[in-house]
Amino acid sequence: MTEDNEEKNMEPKDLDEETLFVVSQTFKALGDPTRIRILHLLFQNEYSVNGIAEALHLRQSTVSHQLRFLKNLRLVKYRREGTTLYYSHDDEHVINILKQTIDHALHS
Amino acid sequence: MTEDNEEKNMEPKDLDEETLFVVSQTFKALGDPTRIRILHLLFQNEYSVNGIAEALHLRQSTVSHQLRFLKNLRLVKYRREGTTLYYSHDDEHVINILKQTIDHALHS
DNA sequence: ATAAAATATGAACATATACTAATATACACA
DNA sequence: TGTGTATATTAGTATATGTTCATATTTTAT
Repeated sequence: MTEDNEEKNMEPKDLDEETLFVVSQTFKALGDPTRIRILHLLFQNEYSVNGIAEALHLRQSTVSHQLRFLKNLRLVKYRREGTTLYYSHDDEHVINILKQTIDHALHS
Repeated sequence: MTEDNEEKNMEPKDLDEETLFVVSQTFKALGDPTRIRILHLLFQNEYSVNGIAEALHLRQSTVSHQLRFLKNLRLVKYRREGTTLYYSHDDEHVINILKQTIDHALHS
């Protein structure tokens, strides 16, 4: 809203900080191979932490750390059964974007 | 294809390395506030390197580095006019995903 | 209460990432 | 050719990130 863009009457709106943070965090979540593998696994089924670790050959600790990351962004949720936590995906929008992009990468 | 998942007859396919790489790289590109701001700016118009730097209050060097990153992933392209390079976006799929997600973040 | 099982957490480490300053390169034009 | 302008590149630095090991926490069952 300063004196820029006088010729063309369209000011390039910059994004506000909060939006930038949310959007970049969301994409960061999808920007790591391990997290992509975990989410891709959860497309198909719910899995326990150890189940994920075994299926993907990852350490329990690694999986737990990444699940915390994904849980904070509400990309996954869990239900408890005894001492076992079953994780599943929890954000249709983001999951769809990931699915789309995987498909896009696979067919190209 | 080992002896896992015997009860349920569905093997959880893991993604191959190349797909993982492409997908994670793509999302990494969108996972940084500076790159998001640049791409968001390029939604509206083409811009020179210095134009981007001025509009977003970034150093020329910073912009150039990020443009190289985005260019390698073919998310932006440029045309030359004298010594000036005009950059614009170059991947409808990814741009749409970014637009969607920004809208999603703005209306929530 | 104690032990076992599943998961979470904290600290340490190595690597990746983003920014900056300085310099190099590419182009236009006198 | 030499100068100015625009962009690219290189090297250095600080911070962020991902993984691991060790340990803590939580829950269930005895």
